[in-house]
Amino acid sequence: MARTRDHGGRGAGTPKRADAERNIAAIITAATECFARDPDASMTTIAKAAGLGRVTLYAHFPSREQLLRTVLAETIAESAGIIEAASPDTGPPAEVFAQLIRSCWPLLSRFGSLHAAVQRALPADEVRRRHDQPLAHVERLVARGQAEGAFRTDLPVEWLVTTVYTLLHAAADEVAAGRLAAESVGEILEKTLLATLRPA
Amino acid sequence: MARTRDHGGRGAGTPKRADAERNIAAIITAATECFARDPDASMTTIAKAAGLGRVTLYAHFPSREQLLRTVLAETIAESAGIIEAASPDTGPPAEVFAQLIRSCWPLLSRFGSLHAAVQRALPADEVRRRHDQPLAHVERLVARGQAEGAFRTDLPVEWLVTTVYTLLHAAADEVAAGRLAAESVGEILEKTLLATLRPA
DNA sequence: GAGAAGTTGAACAGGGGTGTTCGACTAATT
DNA sequence: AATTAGTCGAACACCCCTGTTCAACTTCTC
Repeated sequence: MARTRDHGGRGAGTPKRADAERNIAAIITAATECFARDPDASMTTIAKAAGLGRVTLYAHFPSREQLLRTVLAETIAESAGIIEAASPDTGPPAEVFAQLIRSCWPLLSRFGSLHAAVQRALPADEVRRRHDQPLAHVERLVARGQAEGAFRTDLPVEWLVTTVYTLLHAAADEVAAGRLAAESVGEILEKTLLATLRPA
Repeated sequence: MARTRDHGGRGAGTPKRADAERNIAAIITAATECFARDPDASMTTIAKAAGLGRVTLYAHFPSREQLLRTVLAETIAESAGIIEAASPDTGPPAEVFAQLIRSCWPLLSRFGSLHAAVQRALPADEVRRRHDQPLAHVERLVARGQAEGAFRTDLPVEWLVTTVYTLLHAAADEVAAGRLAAESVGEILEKTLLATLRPA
């Protein structure tokens, strides 16, 4: 049922009507906000937030799960863009990495409880797999850092990437919970992760 | 398991019958296993696993949520015991910490998807709050390390504790997902966390 | 052994979300 | 203007799980 295509221009499969296209965008926006606010947001809530009927929702997304997947894909793509832009293949790895963290964590924190929503409705391994694309950039940077002697090599790259991924999300959660001031997170994350990556 | 009294704790008022006490224990055991296997385990499944009727389950636990809370409390208490035993108030902080990690992560990994179950059914802030007790021991150790100059002081203790908590769970997840070999985790966690704690 | 405490299956009430269908309506495309 | 795609509300059929009640039955306890 690959009927719903596509938001972002590409994929000119079946030409959609302008209002449909507009509504799909509205749904994704509304859903993102709803999930960010409440991990258990229902289709009814989302439809209302988008200013549409629930039926229209189902006309575009066959299930809540699919909608959630789309939202996740959208936000991950956004992150991936930022990460890619901030991780060139040249320059001192540590500094590049620091910049990378600082530029991408605000995005994460803006998504609020979306991550929780995803964790609740989707199997853990799928969630992780969907992060592969942006994490690949991180992995490349880390690997380069290792090769250049800037990062430690006594830990597997995959684990270091997992550490980055995990702590980034953890920091966002801490901010959401009010246990961490938003303006201090950049520095804290940078220090923490660079310490993890630095050679012993 | 210090499960002599009723789990309400409210007075020893009405002593429970032996078989009831036995069944409660069976329920908690079964529930722990079920949740470790499937984060969405239903009451029916758990009852069957405990070899009891579903009604009996509700006779002892008013709701699935309460049962989950009890299971969580039980496992956290177990962890807390291990952590406490492994974090004396004397000795080189780094070494004590290393030992602490090595002794408590296997437990975490044994709980499998219980953590996921908890995250799905309970609000995030409650989950975190319920970890306060064991984390307090970690916090004390970290604080001592800072005071003795063994650990870095340019990051808040709370964040360092969060880092420990988060990476411990992350490592368990990685093992469960088959992305990390169980036997290597101890070393990896130790290296990672000590690097995070070490002064710059 | 008697009576209380506990267990059991079946059966029900119920909710709350999900996903679907309908016919009527409205807006876009040509 | 005609055609077509899209929208809407309401109502439906769930469907699975939750939580409850019942009357019989079993096991403990004294």
